[in-house]
Amino acid sequence: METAADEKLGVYNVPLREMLTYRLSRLNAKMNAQATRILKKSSGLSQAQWRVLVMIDAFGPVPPAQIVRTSLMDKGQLSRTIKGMVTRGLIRLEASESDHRSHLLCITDRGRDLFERARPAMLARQTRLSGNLDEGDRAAFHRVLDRLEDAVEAVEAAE
Amino acid sequence: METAADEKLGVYNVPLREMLTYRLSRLNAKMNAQATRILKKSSGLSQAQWRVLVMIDAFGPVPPAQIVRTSLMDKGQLSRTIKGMVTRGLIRLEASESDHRSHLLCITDRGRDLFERARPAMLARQTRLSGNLDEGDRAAFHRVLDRLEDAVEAVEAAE
DNA sequence: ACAAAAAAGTTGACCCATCAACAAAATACT
DNA sequence: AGTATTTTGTTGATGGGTCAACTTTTTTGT
Repeated sequence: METAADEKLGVYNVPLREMLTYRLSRLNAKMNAQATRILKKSSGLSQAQWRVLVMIDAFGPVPPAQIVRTSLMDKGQLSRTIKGMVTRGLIRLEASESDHRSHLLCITDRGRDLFERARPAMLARQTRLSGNLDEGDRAAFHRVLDRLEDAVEAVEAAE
Repeated sequence: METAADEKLGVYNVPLREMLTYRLSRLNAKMNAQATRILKKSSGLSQAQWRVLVMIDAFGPVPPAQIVRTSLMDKGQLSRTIKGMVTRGLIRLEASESDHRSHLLCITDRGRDLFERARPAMLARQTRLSGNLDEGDRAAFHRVLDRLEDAVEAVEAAE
């Protein structure tokens, strides 16, 4: 459709099709939109809620701080997400003996129900996405992601 | 630091470190933050403004619709961005002879000045990011991006 | 030529992400 | 033990991105 435009892109000194950041954010936007839609349809969960449930599923009862560390989610956003999830009965808080500032997030039956309802679709999506990649490309992709993350930090440090 | 957590991740059936969407959004967030900071520092431009200027630089005077098609930017966001850029004198609008709904975006001297001020830093970042990737990995990366975009559309169509 | 459909742009509403400031509790330091 | 520092979580402000409704103009179909 916009083939004329696309061809033009390659000509100039800033070839948009190749720009990493541009391509990444476009792909990311698409994938986000898709995940949001699948979650909404299957379970009504938001992406943030889904991420919290994935964490609890992986770790068992966790303190919010651990989710922040491993997922790089924002403290504030997580705090609000948790509040909403407690209100809707998806998780409950358990006092932490060892640290009185914190508490443990535990999944409720209702939360697990929604989680299980969303999981098949999310897994199916995941495998369909990574499915038709051969092993070499998949490995290369992860390698590049690693390097890019490092490179971002490096540019950071260089300033 | 969170090595205990990281090791645990690999054990469960949803290995977070490998999840494509998760990794992509994290990397994307980092790169966005960095781009925002570089732009602010060098020129005061926002990412949206930068994108518009890149488009004009690549295409010459363009109608907004073309930017929407090639960058997948939201119509509404673009409309507001344009309004702001006109107000700040970065671009000016030229009536379109062929289509009375639309207009052409033209860069002004002021806009070009800011663009040129930001460009070196943005190019440097770009090359530093893609610099330490060997050609094979780089090609594989772009191939995977292509396939993922297609796969997203495919999952879309399958519903 | 005319009605129906599609495309371009604007606007308002809403959600989410990020940032900074803050209170409470734990840890480190000496 | 006692103060300083760090960590944890909460809250408010703000900017950006997404979605949907609407107007105007163009294109399509008959």
